[in-house]
Amino acid sequence: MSDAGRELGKAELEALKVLWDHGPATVRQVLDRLREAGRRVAYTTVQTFLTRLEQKGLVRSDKRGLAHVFRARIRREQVIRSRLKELIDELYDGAAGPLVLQLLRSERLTADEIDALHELIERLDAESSS
Amino acid sequence: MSDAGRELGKAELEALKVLWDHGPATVRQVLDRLREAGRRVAYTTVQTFLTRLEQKGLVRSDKRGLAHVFRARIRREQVIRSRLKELIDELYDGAAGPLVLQLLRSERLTADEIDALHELIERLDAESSS
DNA sequence: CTTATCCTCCGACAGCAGTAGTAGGTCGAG
DNA sequence: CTCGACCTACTACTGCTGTCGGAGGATAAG
Repeated sequence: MSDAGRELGKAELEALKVLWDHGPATVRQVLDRLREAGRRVAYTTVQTFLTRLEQKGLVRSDKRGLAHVFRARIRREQVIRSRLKELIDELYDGAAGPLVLQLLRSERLTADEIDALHELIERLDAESSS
Repeated sequence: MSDAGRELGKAELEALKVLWDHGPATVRQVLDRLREAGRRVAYTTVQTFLTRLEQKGLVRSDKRGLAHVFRARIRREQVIRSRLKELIDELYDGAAGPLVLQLLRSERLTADEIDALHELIERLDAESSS
């Protein structure tokens, strides 16, 4: 159930991301967004991505009208989650800690994010001491 | 330089992980470890992984003696780092924060890890306020 | 009605990763 | 010397992913 994320290529993910970022869209709209982002790819290529995503159950299409409208059926968080889980399992035998520390060490966070972290940590503290 | 991690399949990574976990090893030794971990795969398959890793520059082999001894040329942290960067770029346009929060929310950490987090957070606080 | 545009459907092809078989070399035991 | 156990090198096949092109249907404009 939770591996909903792998079996997802890099380019397919780009298309899915457009749906997350901008909501339901047609092939052409997704193509335009990708082009805006500097991606050079053919119309039919994008179409292939979307239909393959649909076959994988990660996207649903609305066949009303001339052009199909695609919308994501999976949330970004689910993909992140399974990707992270995979990474953790593959590289650290399931121990999440080292990964978190690595991530914190190597990435800059905004003040807001750090605040959110404070809160989370406190909650974790409370849990682990109860 | 920093994409040293993608262009690395799941199975190849498994072999690399054996080298990280147990140090330099021959094809047979890697095979045995994988078998112990429940992986059912042929000798020559493992050999292929190792030679491909070598071609990619991620592993180096010592050709003295009958059997070649392979050792990792890349550290686990580098792979993690590039994988995470990829994930962050692909899914959050480079903003690491949401990923960290997601990770913290979904994974249980040990008390020691939480301690380490405290320290890191404090350091981050200091940096961002200076 | 004809034409330019869009759109979908289908087929194709290349490259990489996973997987493995075979040929042929080497080395130690009998 | 010969056999069996190993090892490497080479070759190959399959499935998935990235990437398109062309055929043929609808539609809006002249």
